[in-house]
Amino acid sequence: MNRFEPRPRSDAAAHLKAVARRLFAERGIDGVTVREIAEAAGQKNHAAVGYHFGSKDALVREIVVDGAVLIDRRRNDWLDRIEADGGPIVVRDVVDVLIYAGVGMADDGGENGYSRFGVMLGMTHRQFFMDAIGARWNSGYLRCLDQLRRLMPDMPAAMKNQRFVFMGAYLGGVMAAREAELADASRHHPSWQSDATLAHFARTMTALLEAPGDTGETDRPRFRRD
Amino acid sequence: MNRFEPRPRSDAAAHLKAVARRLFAERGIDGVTVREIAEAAGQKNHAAVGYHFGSKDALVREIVVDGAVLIDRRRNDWLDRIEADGGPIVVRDVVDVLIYAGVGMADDGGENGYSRFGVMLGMTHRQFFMDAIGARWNSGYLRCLDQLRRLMPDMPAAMKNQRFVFMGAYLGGVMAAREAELADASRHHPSWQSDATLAHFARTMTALLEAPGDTGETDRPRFRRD
DNA sequence: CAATGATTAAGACGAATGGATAATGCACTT
DNA sequence: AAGTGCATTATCCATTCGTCTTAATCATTG
Repeated sequence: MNRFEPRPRSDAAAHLKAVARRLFAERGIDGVTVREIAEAAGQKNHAAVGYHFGSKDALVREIVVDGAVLIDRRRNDWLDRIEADGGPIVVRDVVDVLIYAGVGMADDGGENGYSRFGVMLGMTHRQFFMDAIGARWNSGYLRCLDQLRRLMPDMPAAMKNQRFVFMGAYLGGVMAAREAELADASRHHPSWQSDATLAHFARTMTALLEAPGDTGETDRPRFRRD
Repeated sequence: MNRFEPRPRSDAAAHLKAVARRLFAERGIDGVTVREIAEAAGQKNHAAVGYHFGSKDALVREIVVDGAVLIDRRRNDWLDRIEADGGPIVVRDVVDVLIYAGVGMADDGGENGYSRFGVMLGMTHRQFFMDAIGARWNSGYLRCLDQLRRLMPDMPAAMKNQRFVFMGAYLGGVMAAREAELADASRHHPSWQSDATLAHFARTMTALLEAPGDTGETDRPRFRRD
């Protein structure tokens, strides 16, 4: 069986990558220099990034692809298993796939900041991000949307698509916020440490998707802004 | 009646500020140089930012405060009017305040990218962002949360607070995505041009808040990841 | 017109940036 | 022991960064 990804060139390269991902997640791509990355990784000079990855851009691209490949493989494997079991029965089944595929991204089962990194890169360098992900490593997400379409038969297609846009923003926003809280060691974060919080999140995301269409009554604000 | 904000020092300063907000929204604070801002504003003098605002940081702080003051005033005025009218009756009333206070931020009633700018700054320079906003220009948001607490009497307080965290991420994520789409002149965006889309967004956000608490049945994923 | 203050233009500055190169270290093979 | 391949270190480089300084230009007022 083919490996999805070649073994990292060295421990140092893997460490550099992990440190870079964390710093990028905290401050954004343009807020971190290759010198800071090398220093935070324990290197005594900044040539390490150039040596191991070629350039800062190439490092960023590798981090993007690493995470996208992992999430996409998780989603596809998970969907394969569900479909072999008779397919997702309710929206919540698919919501779980969408959410939990991005949980526990680090080797130790914790978080490595990939959602924060991805959301930020998508905001500041959308084209670069899209090029790096391409259509290759988004298939699991698209399969989830197809399953959701099947499970929401009573909603017009245009409304479904609009709701998927909302859902994507919700997913990225909450996952990024969660990672930020978990990474902040300066405070206790009992809520995000609990599995119940992710389940709670999943319930609200399901409610978002299953909310009834326009009833006409509450179509417009009942109070005017000014 | 006191002005909430002093008149901009000059047209050039106001123009610089508007151009800077747009560029910051597109590429993030650290992705834009003061030289680019001056050039994009038609200034041949790359020191214009320093002259009008003192420093890049001071410019960013002014942009943050400008938008925060406007949104906060809108929310407070709106809530004043609603409360004088008997108070918000349903969650949706408050959701409208939260959403529509950030719509039409530009002088011409269009968007100026403030949500995108704010979300990005909050991700990359959280401390700076918090210091700039402070507790002064967040009162309208907090009043909305208090009203929501009142309108959600059957939910435990801890669950409410968690849901408000989710809602905040949703609000910021969707508003930022909306601005990004509207600002992208390369494509047609029929959906975000329509008022119905914001109403749709408001319905889903209401559903998110009003989703039932844990029923026990769907507490855990019915399928395992691996 | 003259004087004054505000704005713009033009240039210089040190510091920091990403990248490149040569020298050094270091385990392993033959 | 010498050689080999790779990783690390120490510099160097051209460019760009934010800021500052000074001179030219503009607008307003008396």
